[in-house]
Amino acid sequence: MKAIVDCNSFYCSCERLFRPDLRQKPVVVLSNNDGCIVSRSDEAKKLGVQMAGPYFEAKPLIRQHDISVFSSNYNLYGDLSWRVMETLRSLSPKVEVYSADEAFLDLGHIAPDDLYTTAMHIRKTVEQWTGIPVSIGVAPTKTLAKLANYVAKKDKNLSNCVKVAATREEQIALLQSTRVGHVWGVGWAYAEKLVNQGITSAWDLSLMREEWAHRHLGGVMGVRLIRELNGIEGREMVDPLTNKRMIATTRMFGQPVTEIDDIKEAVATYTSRAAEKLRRQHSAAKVVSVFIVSKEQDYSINFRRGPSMGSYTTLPAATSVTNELIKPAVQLVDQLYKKGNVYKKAGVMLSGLVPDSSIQGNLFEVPSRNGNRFLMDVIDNVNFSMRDDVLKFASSGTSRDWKMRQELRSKRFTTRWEELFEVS
DNA sequence: TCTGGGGTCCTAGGACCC
DNA sequence: TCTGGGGTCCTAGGACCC
Repeated sequence: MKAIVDCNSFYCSCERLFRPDLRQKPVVVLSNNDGCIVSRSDEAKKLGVQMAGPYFEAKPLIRQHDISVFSSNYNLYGDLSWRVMETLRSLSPKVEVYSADEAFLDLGHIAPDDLYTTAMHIRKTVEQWTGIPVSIGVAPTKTLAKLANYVAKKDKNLSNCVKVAATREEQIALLQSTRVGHVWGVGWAYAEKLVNQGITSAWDLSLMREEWAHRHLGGVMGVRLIRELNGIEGREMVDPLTNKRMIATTRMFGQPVTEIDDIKEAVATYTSRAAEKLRRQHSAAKVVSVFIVSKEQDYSINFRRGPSMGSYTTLPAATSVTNELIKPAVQLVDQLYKKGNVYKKAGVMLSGLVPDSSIQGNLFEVPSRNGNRFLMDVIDNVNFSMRDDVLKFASSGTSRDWKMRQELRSKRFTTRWEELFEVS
């Protein structure tokens, strides 16, 4: 059996933790740059605030109902996420952290009759130790567990935020009561296709043949999906030590940018950030990609899609040293930038990742490498202990016209001394 | 005019997730 | 006026190899 533990309205719950006056009140949290709404409390959902909708569109509704609004505070959410995951690790031998607010647990060692009490115990412990409310779905496969969790969340009073679907009868009831679009792995495009063919419930989908799924739902992924719905495992637990295969840092600018130097500063800064993530997982990158998005590019159709102005460089040898990555990244900006264009976004991606212990030596390389790695360690240590970019490369600049807007951010209560929560 | 079989690697792009 | 950021996996098709 697998469990999915999912924090309820995670970012909103984090904000409320330090604002008890906002319990039972409508709260929303905005994306970077205060662009759109990425988390809503139940109260805000009931008032009709749409997920991922633009902030400016929701503003009238927000004012009308006096909904509390926060810019995203990733220092706070990151720290609380870590606390939740540590709690789960103390409660279960096998935990796979799936995202900041979700984790899969292997409950294979729990007797079927004890699943519900175990899940309730986990839910209560997490809430008591961290202050974050969670919902839990339990079933033989990850996809069914997600489905159970979806149902548990829909009516929290009825379910106590826990839903166990251990028997086939329970699973069938679950499948029959859920629309196909809510199945994990069925997105917007597939849902439309399926409904057009008369496949409207998760149950309908589970009855489809594997050959059919292979043809219509993305090959082997579709086959796995059907199997998972029928209780046959197609997605196993992922080893928590698995490294990422790609690392990206991308941002909208706080305001449109026209000068190439500003873009280079932004790209250098993003590269530093990406390189830190790279070193944290002890990897080195062989490929550096950069993209810039101009203001004119139409976001209305494909606005979450990749950029159209991108290019990449393959390095002679994989590296995790920031300045060795910044240099090619900034050169790519020279290639991509067109004078006269107004830009609104840029991004850096590192791929071709290898373990940094296995970096191939280069015969012609200057022997400064060890010194560089040492320098990187020092920078990472200082920046981490200060929880800020105290040390950075000059190419990252100091002006930062392009820096993002965060006008409504709460304090970093748990990671900064000077912002600690005060009780008077 | 005739024109194999089998394989690998790479990239672009589509779909999905939170 | 104002629409996030960071990932995953898979497939098709081209280049290239023997």
